Amino acid sequence: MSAAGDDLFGKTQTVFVLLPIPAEQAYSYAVPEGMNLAPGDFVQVPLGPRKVAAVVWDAPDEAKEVDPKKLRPVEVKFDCPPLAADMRKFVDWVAQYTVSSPGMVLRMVLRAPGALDPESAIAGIRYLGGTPERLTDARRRVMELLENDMAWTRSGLAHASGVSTSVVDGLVKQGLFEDIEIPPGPVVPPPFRGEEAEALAVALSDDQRAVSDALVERVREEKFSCTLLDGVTGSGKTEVYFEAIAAALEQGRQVLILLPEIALTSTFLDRFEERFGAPPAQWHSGLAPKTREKVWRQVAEGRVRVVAGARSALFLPFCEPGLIIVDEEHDSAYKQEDRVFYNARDMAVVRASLGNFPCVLASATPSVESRVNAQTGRYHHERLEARHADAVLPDLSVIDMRKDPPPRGKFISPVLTKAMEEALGRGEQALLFLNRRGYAPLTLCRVCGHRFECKNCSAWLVEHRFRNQLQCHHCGHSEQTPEACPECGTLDHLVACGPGVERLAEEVDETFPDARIIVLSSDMLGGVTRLRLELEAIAKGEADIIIGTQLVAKGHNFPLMTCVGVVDADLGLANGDPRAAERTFQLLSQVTGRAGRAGGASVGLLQSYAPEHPVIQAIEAGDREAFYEREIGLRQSAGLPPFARLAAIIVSGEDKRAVEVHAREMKFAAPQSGDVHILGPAEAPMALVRGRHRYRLLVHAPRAYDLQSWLRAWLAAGPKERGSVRVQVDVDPQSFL
DNA sequence: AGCACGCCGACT
DNA sequence: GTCGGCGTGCTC
Repeated sequence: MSAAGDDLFGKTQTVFVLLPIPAEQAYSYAVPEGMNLAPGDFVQVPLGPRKVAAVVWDAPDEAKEVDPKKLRPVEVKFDCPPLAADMRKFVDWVAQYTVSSPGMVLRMVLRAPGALDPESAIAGIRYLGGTPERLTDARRRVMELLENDMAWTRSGLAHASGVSTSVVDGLVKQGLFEDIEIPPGPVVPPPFRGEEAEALAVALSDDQRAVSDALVERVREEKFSCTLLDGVTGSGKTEVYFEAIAAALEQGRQVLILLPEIALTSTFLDRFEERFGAPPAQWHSGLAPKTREKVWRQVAEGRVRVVAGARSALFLPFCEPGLIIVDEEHDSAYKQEDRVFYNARDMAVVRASLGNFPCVLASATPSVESRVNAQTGRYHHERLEARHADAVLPDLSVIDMRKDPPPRGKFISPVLTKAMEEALGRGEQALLFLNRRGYAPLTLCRVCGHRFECKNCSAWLVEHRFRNQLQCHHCGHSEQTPEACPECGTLDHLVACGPGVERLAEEVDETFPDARIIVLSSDMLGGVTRLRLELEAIAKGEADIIIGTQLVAKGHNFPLMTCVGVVDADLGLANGDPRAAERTFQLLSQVTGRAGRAGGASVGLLQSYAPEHPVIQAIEAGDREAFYEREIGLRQSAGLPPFARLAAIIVSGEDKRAVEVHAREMKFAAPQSGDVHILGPAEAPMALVRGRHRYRLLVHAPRAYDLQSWLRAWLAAGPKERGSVRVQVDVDPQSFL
């Protein structure tokens, strides 16, 4: 907004400009003669010695006076659609909620530097008519393709006619073409709408139809609502929310589908394309810079109608947003834990609310938070109870490892081995799930007891026997596995403790020497391409036993899989974090859901040393409701989120003493309040990460308390950041410890 | 966040 | 004698 400045002559117009820097306030700039600026406009402004891209911002409630002599002019107004008012509100809201500066939130919006300039036109040629002078074979092939008024690029025409570009250049030289500018193409073709889209709609079951109708109705209302789409694995959530997407497209609105990065697979994109005739635009960390710019720009222009993206897609500058889907809403990948700490699932709901359009949270294993919101009526609750007719839930049972222990030095109980034998005997597949990469999670010296630890992190080094390395899974540090113990020098006395997937593969190979075994883990050699090939091979039945970490739990369909074994169901229940129980439940539900998608009988076996644990019990009984009921009860009685508010303060730095002292001083400086309680400081769960020591304070307040204001007051009163010591705020932390 | 300014160690 | 390390502070 232009405001009259207090220039001596009363002429200088000024604007507020939000810069992508950690400043608390928007800065003021002078508007040059003849430049018209309104809030939302993208501009380039001088900042000290450099020039930065920024956004004209709305006037703050109280702006502090700035010396008119310091005012510098806006340099450029970009030829780019302005950032919509709801998006500006969103930036301010996220900054306020996460206790960070609006500038740092804006920085997440401006993550495509080149996108502010219009996409440059592509140099092209157009056929004017006439015939070439010496009509060679190659030239004839080009001529056969040409029609009047058709635009080509030089290389495009050459490629299409199977000749080299020099042939085309020769024809151009003869004056058969005129130079033209071709407007840049869309990153993705537009999705089908109307009858075309209806023709691709799939038949839904009665259950699905009822839920889809409800979602479509909410989309048509064109106002804010939030729906928890709560459906067991295989109940067809995706088909249902696709109908909501179709409705939003029909309303002329844009759609954002948020997915955990790992779920953004070609399988998902293919499914989308089958329904809408074109894939969605993708947004994730791996995009090439040029593609990134194109997507950003075309989202701002409204040329891209649907984006499927990881959490950062929430900050794309949609101009006509009409629906956000958050798939796998419980997934911890939605939580960003650097710079601005935010949970994209929660912020998606806020985004929809500020933009006044609906939001759908989908999951087979919803977060406790979302379930509570559904119960209290803040969210609509749509359930899909039934699996597809041909997909029956596996028959789940727990193996009590105390009664049926594996042979000495092994990790697979005879009960599980037998079940695998049976599946293999029928020509079907077995899956072993173990959420541990490498050979063994801990290596020690048998003689002196030396444990191999990462020197940067407080984590054990994980042996990767295949690569002959010891690796840190937190910082990426790796070293050769030594032959002698570095402590006592004894040769060949290193011993592996506990299983990783590699060690499990070794054991399975001994037990089933004829079986074809595939190990799937995120650090697999060959990367994503190889992984995709392996998954296809498995689906085609080219493997008998699959051994995998977390990534096998995510949405891949294996039709021949009829036996799923969870090697260590207790993993993750060990520490007392209530959220760990929730995560274990979610992960185990997903893994066991991998079996039995093709119909027919299937089994899921959970190896446990604590079969009486309520989480294990709930999974065995297939009783989701019992799990949620107990978990919600526990949270309520313990005064934990969502029945109370939590924030973590993380103090980190290179010098452990200094960090600890700083954390203590922080606690001492806390504003007094009868409502707020501070726990700690204690060493953070990962006390040393990439050479930085971390201490954590946990703040607990009643649900209705204005925690952000209190936190800001605290930060202002606390000791200043000194040396390498940093203080970060994490509102709604993942871990309750 | 980036960048300059500023004050103390090993080198052309 | 300088080059360069990164601690401190500022940017409308």
